[in-house]
Amino acid sequence: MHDNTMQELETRRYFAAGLLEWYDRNKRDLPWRRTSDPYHIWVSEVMLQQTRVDTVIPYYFRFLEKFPDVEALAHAPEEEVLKAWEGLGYYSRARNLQSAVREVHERYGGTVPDRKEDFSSLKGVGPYTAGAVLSIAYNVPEPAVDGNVMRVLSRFFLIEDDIAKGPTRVKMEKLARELIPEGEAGSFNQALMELGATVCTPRSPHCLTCPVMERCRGRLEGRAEELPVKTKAKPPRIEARAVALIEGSGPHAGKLLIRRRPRQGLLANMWELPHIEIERPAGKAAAAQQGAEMEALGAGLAETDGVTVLPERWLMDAEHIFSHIRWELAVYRCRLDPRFEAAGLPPHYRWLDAGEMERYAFPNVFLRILAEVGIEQT
DNA sequence: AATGCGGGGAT
DNA sequence: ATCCCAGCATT
Repeated sequence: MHDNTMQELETRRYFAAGLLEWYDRNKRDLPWRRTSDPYHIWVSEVMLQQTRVDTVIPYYFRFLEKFPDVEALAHAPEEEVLKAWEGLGYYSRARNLQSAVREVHERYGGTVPDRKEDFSSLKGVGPYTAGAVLSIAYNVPEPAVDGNVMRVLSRFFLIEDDIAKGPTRVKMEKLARELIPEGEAGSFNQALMELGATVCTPRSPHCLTCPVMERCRGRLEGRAEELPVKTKAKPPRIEARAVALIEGSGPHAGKLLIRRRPRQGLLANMWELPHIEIERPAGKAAAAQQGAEMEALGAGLAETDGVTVLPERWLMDAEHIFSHIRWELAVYRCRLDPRFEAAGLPPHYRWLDAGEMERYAFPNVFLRILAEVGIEQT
């Protein structure tokens, strides 16, 4: 595999040249391919971590409209950045990006550094993002190995190492680095990813339209579809939760009670409807279960937040699947205890007016629930 | 090396 | 229902 015989070197040149020529003719017209601004390219690469192109495109435009340059993002309130990221997921990406951009603003005078040691040291910039931004923005000959690239390389060179393992990525990076044609780092890295995204797909790869099919060992040996080898992740754990939809009265009529999540951990700093984790035994009658859950919800919110509510009736169920947790939510309409209302709310609680949705960033699952009860952002 | 961290589209 | 996506940070 790593013997640099003349045959192997020739195959590598064939691979790189074939990919470059194909990319030049077939590349998609993507927004971040119409700019040479390193900051814009950087934003696109962070958004594209674990996220599909079609999902990213609208976020990319909105984000850069709000924060068009390093200066703008560096000076923005974190809440606005989080709101601009709302729905994209992995919210630490947004926080890390802003932190990194602030460092670029202060330490590098607003110019995205073009040296690997400098750029890689920034928050949220790992091996992939460093290689992608440096090669695409500055044509620095660094590899950019993501899931697409590992799939393409594992098939073409018939590499059977488990791509879920750390050392495999290092091995792929070494190979990818050696494949980069002189002066073509940006185009070559994008060509590799583009092939993985559009031709060398996880299932049913389109081998017959592949520019390098003639020497693809995976295809020639009939094993393209079984590559790459990857250990499968364990299923998410289930968490049952009871959610309180609390409508205000008097001065708070028409508003809903929301709370902010802790600054660390899952969905950090985002807003949500108050809820608690509950036991949900299987096989219990729905009515009895709902009664038990309403009682637990009242007691739970009193205990955890000191907020006293009176659950009245079941409203809807909702489900949300993270990569590691599966939330099964039951939403209950509640009244706030009038004696409590006079006492005042805990500091992380707010009354939400339907007209000020733009001030609070919610995880998608709560946006869906709010839409269901008639509160949507315009 | 293993785990935490969102959300959605393709099959 | 399953896979996996232009991954990174923390432990």
